[in-house]
Amino acid sequence: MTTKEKIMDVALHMFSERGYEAVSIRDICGEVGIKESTLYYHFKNKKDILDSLIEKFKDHINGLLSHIDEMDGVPHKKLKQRDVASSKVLDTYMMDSYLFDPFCNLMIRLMMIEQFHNEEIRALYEKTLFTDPYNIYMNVFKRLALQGAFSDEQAEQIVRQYHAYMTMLTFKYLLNGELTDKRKKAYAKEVHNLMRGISL
Amino acid sequence: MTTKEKIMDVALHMFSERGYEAVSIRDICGEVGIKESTLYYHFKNKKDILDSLIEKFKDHINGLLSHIDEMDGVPHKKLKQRDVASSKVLDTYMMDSYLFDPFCNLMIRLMMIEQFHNEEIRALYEKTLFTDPYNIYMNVFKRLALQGAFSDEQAEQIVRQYHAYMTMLTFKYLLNGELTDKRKKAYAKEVHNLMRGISL
DNA sequence: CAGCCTCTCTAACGATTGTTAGAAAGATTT
DNA sequence: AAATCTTTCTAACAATCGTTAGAGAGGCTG
Repeated sequence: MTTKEKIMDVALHMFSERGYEAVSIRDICGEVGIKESTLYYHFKNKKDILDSLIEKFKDHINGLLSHIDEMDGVPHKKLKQRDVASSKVLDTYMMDSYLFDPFCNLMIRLMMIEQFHNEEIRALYEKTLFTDPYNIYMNVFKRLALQGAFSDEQAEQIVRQYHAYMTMLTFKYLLNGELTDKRKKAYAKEVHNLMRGISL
Repeated sequence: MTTKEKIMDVALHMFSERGYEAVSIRDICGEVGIKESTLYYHFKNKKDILDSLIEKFKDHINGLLSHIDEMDGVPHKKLKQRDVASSKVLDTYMMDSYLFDPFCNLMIRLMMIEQFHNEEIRALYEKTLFTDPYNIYMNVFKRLALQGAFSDEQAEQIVRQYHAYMTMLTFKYLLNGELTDKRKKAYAKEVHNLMRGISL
């Protein structure tokens, strides 16, 4: 890991726990093991660290989204209802690569803290936590509807229910205190219960 | 409003938008219109302002909870299914006196920001946003079940669904950006749709 | 009027904040 | 070996931070 990457990593951990303003340049440098002037060789000022983190996160989720789009574009690899019910598809892209992913999870926490006084972060926060997941779910279930698993109206109803549940569980277990294995397991268990209970 | 109340009011507005550490004593005093030393006549230090806000909030929600308990204890004033469906009961105590209430709403935002590095606030945050509402919903629907509206198992299923929906909507509309009338209306509209759609 | 509260002020303190100029050290190229 | 480029250092800067001592102003009680 380069010094620049190390700075961003340490800064993200600190920003996502205490908030951007509460973390000082010296806090970051002390943890990284460099002098303050070295940080200013890699970043032009404190705000630049935050901006770089946000850009990195945007790139990261754009990568995830285009990966999902690719999957959607492959018609021969048909989704099976069982795949959804056993949460194979949604789990992989929503849990493993996103909500459980340390970088993404910390970035969401950071956005949660900073969204109240930063309109750009607020918009990204809303997109990332509400709009994008809803659209992803909708795509999956509409494809299932096309295969005759259920009607379009049923699909929409299920998506609304599913999205509400997943969002609530995310805030309850994954964006509450430290992201421990215990909380991840509790989350996965409730998602599993939801999958069985949902009216497919 | 006394000077002490004015300090707490201004501090809450600032803390809930920028976070506790990002707000300086001089920021608060400037907005209130007093000198720093005057603030220290009313509060022993900066932390004391935060602690006072938390204590005030605890008292406030305890008042709300005991009010709900009283209502639950009056058997002759039977809940009607229609009251729930038209969200008369839950709206009054969850929306008007709690989520829409300026003091409570700002306190929840403050807790959202500070919970990540303060275990006491984290516990209060979890209780206030997840545990308490779930129990309140459960009480209401179990009473309806007792009156034969539906079975106990049905009640639990409905509560899980209802709670997930309300929590998601709360984060989406009421704890996202500024609490505007537009967001309140969007929230109320979705709650209304939910009430019609829910399988009673 | 004198004494005593309650509240707010002026003025400063040491510590910490973000940031910068310029020297030194290492690595790479000529 | 000399020159150049990249990276890190020492040392300081003005501004702001939370906090405090002590003086004054206003009202109430003796």
